[in-house]
Amino acid sequence: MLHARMLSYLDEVARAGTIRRAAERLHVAASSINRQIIALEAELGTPLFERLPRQMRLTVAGELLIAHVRQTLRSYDVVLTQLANMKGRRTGLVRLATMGGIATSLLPAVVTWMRERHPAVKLTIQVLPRDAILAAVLAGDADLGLGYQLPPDPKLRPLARAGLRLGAVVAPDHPLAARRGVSLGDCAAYPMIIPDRSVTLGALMAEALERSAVAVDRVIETNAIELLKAAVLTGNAVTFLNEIDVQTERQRGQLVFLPLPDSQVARQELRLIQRARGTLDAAQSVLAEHLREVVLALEG
Amino acid sequence: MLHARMLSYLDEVARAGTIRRAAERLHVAASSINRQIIALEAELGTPLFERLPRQMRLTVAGELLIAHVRQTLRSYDVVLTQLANMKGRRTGLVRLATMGGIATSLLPAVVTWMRERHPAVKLTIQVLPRDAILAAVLAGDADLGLGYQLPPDPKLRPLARAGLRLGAVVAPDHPLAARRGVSLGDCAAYPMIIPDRSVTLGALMAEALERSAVAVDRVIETNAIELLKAAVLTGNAVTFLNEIDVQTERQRGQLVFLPLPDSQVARQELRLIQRARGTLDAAQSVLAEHLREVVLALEG
DNA sequence: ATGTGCGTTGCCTTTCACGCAACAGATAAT
DNA sequence: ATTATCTGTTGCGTGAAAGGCAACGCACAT
Repeated sequence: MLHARMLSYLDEVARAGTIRRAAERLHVAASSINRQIIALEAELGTPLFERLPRQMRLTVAGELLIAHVRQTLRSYDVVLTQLANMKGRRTGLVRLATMGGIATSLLPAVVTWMRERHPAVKLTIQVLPRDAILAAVLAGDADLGLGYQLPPDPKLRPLARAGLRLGAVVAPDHPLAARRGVSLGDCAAYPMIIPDRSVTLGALMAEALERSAVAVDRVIETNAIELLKAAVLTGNAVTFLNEIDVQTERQRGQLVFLPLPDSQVARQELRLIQRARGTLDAAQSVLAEHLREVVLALEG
Repeated sequence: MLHARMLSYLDEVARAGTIRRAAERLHVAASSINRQIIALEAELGTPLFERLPRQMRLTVAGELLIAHVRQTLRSYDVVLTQLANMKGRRTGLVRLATMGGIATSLLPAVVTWMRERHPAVKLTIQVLPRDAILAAVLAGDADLGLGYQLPPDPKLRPLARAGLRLGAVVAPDHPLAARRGVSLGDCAAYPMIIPDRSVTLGALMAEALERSAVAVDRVIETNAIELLKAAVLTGNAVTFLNEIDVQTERQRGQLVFLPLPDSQVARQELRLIQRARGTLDAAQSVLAEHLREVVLALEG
């Protein structure tokens, strides 16, 4: 038995109003329940119930604890159902809809994790534009969606979000590389190679550049992120990406990431979503939970 | 002890990778942990760990269960902290910022609930316009915010939301009263008394009326909801409100609520929010949890 | 005054988690 | 190839904790 019987005792006593009735429903002796509650109250150092003549009423502390207890019991029920649905077949299928930039930066580690832990689970990753991700998740063609600037929708449930800082990216021998952060003005002196407006990050940057009124020239735009990185490596050009786009290159010392101030450019919001209606099966929940932790860890 | 030691066992074994190491950290015998895990696996009918030569690796089922276990342990930690903060003083203070329509419809029952269960908790309810609610919660002048069309904000955490249907409200002897639902066109034949644009519901209705291109005349606008109800009672006028605005009058048979189709008018979104940073103390959590259940129950 | 239903407590039994020691299997070191 | 080491696992005995039963004291309803 995973959970202590205590949980059911508290729930049932709060629900029934008296210990004896709760004991009857749970098929145990009233004295047993009573003793456990008294012991718990002593351990917590605070009464959980107010003893009225004909009723056990929850105190503030009790109300607080019972919410946690019921949440736990409900959550356990869900897990049991998922386990039952999975019993027998050891396999599973998870369909993830995401964006190009994420597929090459964040997902390799996730795929590795999944292959190591659960090799029997089939994982399909579809790279789509933003609106197509929303449509795929809504239509049930994908179980999970992971992307930037996904707008809130009552038919979608956000599982996690993180605000990613944008920054200038330059080669290690670039004049700016020694600094810890830069402003848009600092970058204006160098040739810029930036994502075009079809990339969500490009839209944010275009907006920021217009607002800052910095005089920029020699701007090259593209929607190929890998091209941006390659171009910056040779020469003194500057490009703009977010933290995870250049994660691997930073660790290898091939590229330098210089954060821009929040006042100049909005953060890029990464969201993990699922359909509001409908539940995830076991394998899907496992990936969802792992992705949730990955995303939440980004906002450091 | 509220929770079974089993929870810590699973958590620590998954974390440490071996039973013996987990046993060492938890100061128990490895055999004890081992037996409990085996028993649980038998009970659930599925292995939780894959026994590798030097490691216990979670299976899909195990991954699923461990997520539940850790969530439970974290949640319990929060509750213990709240309980500790409350120890000694039996009182508490909760400051709720909300709107006029809600204060007269939804909150009376909540206030009664709170007074019955926790009379020592001081509850202040402040009726404010929408933007002032956001400002109050953000500034820490209110612990909780409850209102319509509260926009999402990274600095605010949504605790619950519900999409409320709008509908026409008429007297029981009105020609439309026998129907189960109406369209905007059906209402055009009658004098309309609608909330003005300063009320969130009025803004939604004005938008819907313009879009529907229904010819309406003899329209009276006001920001006093109670006035709307009173006016509809005498004569054959029609007004537009949401479900909970007329909840009490519906039960008494004094007014009839006729839902409008979702295609003609958007639903009114009710949200319960708190500050993203900062935690609630015990008394505040109790009210928040109760309000959460109330709000979630609305979307039936 | 009486009866009913409640929480609580004393006494006893039963169950279950625990610790210790030993075993079997697989890897790592020699 | 042999030894050493680390792993999960199992048999057995012990002790703590939960459970069951009956009785007590209290408050309310009749």
